[in-house]
Amino acid sequence: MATIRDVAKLAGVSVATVSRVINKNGYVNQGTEQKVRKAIQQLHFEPNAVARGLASKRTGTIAVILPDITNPFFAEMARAVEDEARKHGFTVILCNSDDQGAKEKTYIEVLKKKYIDGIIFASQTLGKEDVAQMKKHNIPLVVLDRAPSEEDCSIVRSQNSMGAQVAVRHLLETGCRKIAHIYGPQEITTAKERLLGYEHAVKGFDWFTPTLMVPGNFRLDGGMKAVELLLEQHPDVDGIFAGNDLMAVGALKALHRLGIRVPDQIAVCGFDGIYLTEIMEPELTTVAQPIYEMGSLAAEILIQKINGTLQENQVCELEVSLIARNSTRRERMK
Amino acid sequence: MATIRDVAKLAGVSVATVSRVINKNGYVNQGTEQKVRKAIQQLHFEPNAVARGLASKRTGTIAVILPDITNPFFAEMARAVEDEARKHGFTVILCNSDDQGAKEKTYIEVLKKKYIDGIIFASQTLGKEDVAQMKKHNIPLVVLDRAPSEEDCSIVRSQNSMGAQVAVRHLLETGCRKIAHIYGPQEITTAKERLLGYEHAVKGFDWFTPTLMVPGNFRLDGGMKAVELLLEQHPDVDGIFAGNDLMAVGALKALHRLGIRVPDQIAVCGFDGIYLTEIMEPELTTVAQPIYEMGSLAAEILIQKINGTLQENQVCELEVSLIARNSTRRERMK
DNA sequence: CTGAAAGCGCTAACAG
DNA sequence: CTGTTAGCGCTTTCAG
Repeated sequence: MATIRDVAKLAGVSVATVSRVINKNGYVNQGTEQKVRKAIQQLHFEPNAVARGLASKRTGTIAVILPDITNPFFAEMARAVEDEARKHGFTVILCNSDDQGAKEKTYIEVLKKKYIDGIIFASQTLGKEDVAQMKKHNIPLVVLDRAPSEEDCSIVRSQNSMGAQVAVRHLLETGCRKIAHIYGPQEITTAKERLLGYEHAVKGFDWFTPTLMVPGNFRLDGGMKAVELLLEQHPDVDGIFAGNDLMAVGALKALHRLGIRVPDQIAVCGFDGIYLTEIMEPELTTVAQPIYEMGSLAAEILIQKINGTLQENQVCELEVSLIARNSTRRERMK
Repeated sequence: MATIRDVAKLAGVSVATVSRVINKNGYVNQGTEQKVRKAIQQLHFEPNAVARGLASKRTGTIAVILPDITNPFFAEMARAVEDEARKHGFTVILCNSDDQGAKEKTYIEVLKKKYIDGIIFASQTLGKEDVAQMKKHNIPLVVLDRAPSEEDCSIVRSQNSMGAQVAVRHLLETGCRKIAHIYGPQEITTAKERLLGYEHAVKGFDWFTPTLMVPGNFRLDGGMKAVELLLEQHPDVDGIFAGNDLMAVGALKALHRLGIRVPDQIAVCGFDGIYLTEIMEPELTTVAQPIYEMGSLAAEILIQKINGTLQENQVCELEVSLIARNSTRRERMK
């Protein structure tokens, strides 16, 4: 555990000089630099990150706060964030919030104490106060996937309302004449936007009635329960657009248990594009977001902000794309 | 950003005293403690974790190194680790290694520099040198899921060989008379143990032949390819035991594409007990490990080691349990 | 281009 | 029970 002092001594220079060469800042004579590098090698010197953090207030660590890493959507995002972070020499702290404001706040407290360099927030919308506080403490923030566009921070999101409309249109095209929607928790922006998109797309049809919109929870079981509820009220539904893939998978499962054939009797379309959709039988049609790209873009923006390469807040809305698969491929279409 | 000095001044005591009350160590007079607490409140003082880390060499941070958070098995483990860590006031750094030794080593370097308090290793078996090095640097280590039992560190694992035998026996009981095995990468201990367990269970049968053991990669696509390969050589196979659930899912998928009915024509059994097995159609029989428990146990042991509550290395082998589902429920059994 | 020196904010002997 | 005082190992002015 050699220290910078040992290196300085061995190289016959001051610690300041050593610091300059390891940080590549300030002018250092070529010769001196060589001496220093040699000393570093000889002593197997590795700068101590904690000491560095204390002195510079930068720790090379970012945090990603998400609802639950067990959710494949967030796992993929987290993976992207970590990959991008590593590329830039940053390390990632994982925080599962379960969408509980309390946990989120606790984390933010802890992270501040740890001199975290920045935060990627993919959990429930954080309040304006939080954003303001982060800003005051001068800790960069980028919000991922779930954020109203008015917040004062960088945002990476995708076209939710539009995607929902695309989904509905697709279901109509495959021949559906009564399409229901399973929506996610309305505190979550994306869920709300998708619901709005659905409403917008269907409100002109005479078959539309508000009870075609049934609540879910963005989880598998929510999708299952929603289907049961839905079919009680509307046994004649022939298309379901779920607010996310997890619920679509749940719906598929429930339909299967009820002995209802997909897509013949009911077509199903999800939203997100997680890999699960490809695994299911039938494979699930979905409105795919570029999940990995969203994660790495968020990390990239964050790191640029940290490095000061980027000043203004970015608001990126990425494109979604419909991936048509067997869960909406009707007999008649073949 | 009040510092401990500000608090000391306001409370009219020394920084040492303040340090004592925030760390709850050493004796402090009740009255003084009250004064200090009051000062802390007034100033909204929050001890700086980095400074603390530098002075004490403990950062309240642990790392979990795993192959890929995108793999549901590891996501669940990571979740468990994080939950347990948070309970104890620790924070978790996420490291995806892709089972590449190089990445693992790089991480270990970085983590050392950051004064990480301990590491949970769920990635490819790390070499004895690594373990020794960790030990030298006095950084606690617990190896999760994938480790030979001879290493000099704490280990949390489950009964792989036994589980494999249970799987084979189960397949036999459901009426299979020619059972194949798709095994995982042999560098990975668990894969090897399961293969051995399979061999042990089947070697007495006259139908057994080595080509019934086909290689996979512990991933979905590996399971799919393995099935194709297998059926070319052994069209009469009527049972498949996959080395993990992901490959079992892949196998299911491939069989479905080939128009082979599961379980009627071929029964399939996986290993791990990830939630995916419940989602599939048919639901997948699997030898379940207590994944979450493994993660939290590992974290618990690690934290005890960090806190000095625990000295000796623990080697925990947890029980597996067969969960029989429709992928092995044969016609004849109904 | 280089060095001296003052911290960063806290912990932990050691003395009292 | 409490205060003094060294550091922890590095960064960063400020002179030179």
